[in-house]
Amino acid sequence: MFESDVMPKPVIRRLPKYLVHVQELREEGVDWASSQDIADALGLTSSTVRQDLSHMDMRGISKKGYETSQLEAVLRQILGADRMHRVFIIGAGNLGRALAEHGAFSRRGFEICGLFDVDPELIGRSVGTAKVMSMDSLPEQSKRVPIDIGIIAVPSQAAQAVADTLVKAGVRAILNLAYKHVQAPPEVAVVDARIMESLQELAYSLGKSK
Amino acid sequence: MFESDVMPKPVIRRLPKYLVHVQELREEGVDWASSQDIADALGLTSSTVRQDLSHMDMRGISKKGYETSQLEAVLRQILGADRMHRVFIIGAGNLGRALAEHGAFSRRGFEICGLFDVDPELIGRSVGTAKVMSMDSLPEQSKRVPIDIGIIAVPSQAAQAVADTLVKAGVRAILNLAYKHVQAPPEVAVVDARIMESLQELAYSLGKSK
DNA sequence: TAGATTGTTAATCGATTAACAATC
DNA sequence: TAGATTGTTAATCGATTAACAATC
Repeated sequence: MFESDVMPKPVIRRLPKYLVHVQELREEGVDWASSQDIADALGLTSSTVRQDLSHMDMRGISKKGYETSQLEAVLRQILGADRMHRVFIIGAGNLGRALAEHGAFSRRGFEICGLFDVDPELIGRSVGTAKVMSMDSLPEQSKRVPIDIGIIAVPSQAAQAVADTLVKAGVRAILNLAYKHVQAPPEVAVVDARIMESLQELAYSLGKSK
Repeated sequence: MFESDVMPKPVIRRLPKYLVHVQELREEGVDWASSQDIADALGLTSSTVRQDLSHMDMRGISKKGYETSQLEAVLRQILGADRMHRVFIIGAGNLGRALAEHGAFSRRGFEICGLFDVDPELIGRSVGTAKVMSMDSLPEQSKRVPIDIGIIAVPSQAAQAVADTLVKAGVRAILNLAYKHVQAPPEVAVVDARIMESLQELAYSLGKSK
């Protein structure tokens, strides 16, 4: 099969896990990994792994498994880690600053092009390689360089307004870290990264097992 | 149906979204919401909403819908927001500090009982209401108060070792913020909160739509 | 060669959606 | 009452798992 396939969402969500694991294997000098090896490391079944990899432009070899270098290359390509995606972070609070200072982004193909806040106290401060800019200047900034992804790291009350601003500025995808569902037109992809929700999921499981 | 039902995972993952939304409705003074109202706000179908709510100890009324106050109470109870869960945060870097200073935890039933790091530079520093403690003191600290949840906010190379330490210390659930799958025994629930993975999911969708 | 492992088909499992009688 | 909306069953859709011939 070819990369132009539509990949099922659950498969897409597993791809980053495969990528992390295969990069580790490569660091350890492992050249081949079977579907069973990968499944064990990631808590999947070998059947799922083979099904998932069959969506990609990638073939295994009987008795050996999959070549880790090829697998990494294919995954990086599919996940866009071999291109640069321009990112704005909105909200220079603790979370926004943590992200802006996080070195791992550039290695994964994400370039922080701007960090914005409404708080005059924060505007002008340096965070990592970026300077906090006024929210008012966002439209202008986005005209200078087209932005691919906006990350919402503001309190939940402000999340929808920020999403609207990002959409107007022409972003094509939004990562929403606020604890609130935001609406966007269908051509703009929205993913909620749900730290609080994950915690609540755990709290639910604690309640069940007690 | 009763709360002692096993709820399907996708349902559990939607519960926090319902809770946030219903709390908002209550703030706006809305006393009743139909399954269609809720579905529209959350990007679901009314059918899904009714199915989900049927798992809970909660009845709607024809023509009116669901009473928001009752819905909030039931959701809070299921998600454990009406109890306190004791939390350790491991890693006092940007992300760990962001979490420790995040006020919203206590409102959702999570009490930060400790913030740990291995870096002598950080140990002793105050973050929010907590003081950064040495990783070495974790076992001892966990003996004083039993800990429900451990949050891993360390670089991915250290994630598995931290998970092992947390399991030994008796935590019953782990929220893993590191970009790496960690293993834990089956009785310890693990959820990965995947900021980087979410970004990569978006990058994939950007690649498709171009 | 013998045996391990792939790629793929078919079976199973589970979640979502549609439909509609019951009900307020 | 008439009509809106629930609760629930059945149908559909989609993902995971099992199984096994092909292959290295």
